[in-house]
Amino acid sequence: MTPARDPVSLQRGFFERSAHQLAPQLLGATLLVDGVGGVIVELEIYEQSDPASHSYGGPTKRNASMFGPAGHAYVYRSYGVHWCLNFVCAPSGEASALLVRALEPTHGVEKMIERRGVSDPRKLCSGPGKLCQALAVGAKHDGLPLDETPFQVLARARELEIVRCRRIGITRAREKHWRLCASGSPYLSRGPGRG
DNA sequence: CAGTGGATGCTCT
DNA sequence: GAGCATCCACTGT
Repeated sequence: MTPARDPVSLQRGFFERSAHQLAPQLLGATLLVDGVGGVIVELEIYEQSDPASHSYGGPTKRNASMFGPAGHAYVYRSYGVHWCLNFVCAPSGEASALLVRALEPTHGVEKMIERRGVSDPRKLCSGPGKLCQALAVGAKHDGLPLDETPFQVLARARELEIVRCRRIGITRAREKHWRLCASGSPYLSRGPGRG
């Protein structure tokens, strides 16, 4: 039995380990921005040796946050239209991160509906661009620590079955199964989580 | 349900 | 100037 307990806010030191170790621990955690957010149901690993990673070619102005300390946010603009949020998670210098790809909305759903302009809960945070719009994440969040306002990351409250899937939406190293999904969740970014 | 293409702007070569 | 860690509308079954 899992007794009910108060949620534990994860401090930035929690993120000081490899992305591969951290990803299974963060799936099922709750991400809040100004009190709005939900349970993380999909994550993608990007490490520096990965040709698909922004950090692959070394530090640049855009990816500076990825080379900064763990436990901070890396936010970038995608296709000139959307924002995407990462958790910087390896020790400084290794430049790996976890892309938050989908949430199950639990906190501030009305606010998300207002920002997204749709009411179907499955369409609020089912993609990296969508969840940033729902949580109002943008350029000003790049480089901010994840254990301070407006961010809050609450530890997973119970165990969760994890499915590893083929990555999607990228052109290089697509074959790596570095996309972690909460098994059977209806809030994933694409399909039922198979790949 | 699967596949396609346009929008849109910033980063890096 | 090319390419992009996306989303949505639209097409054809």
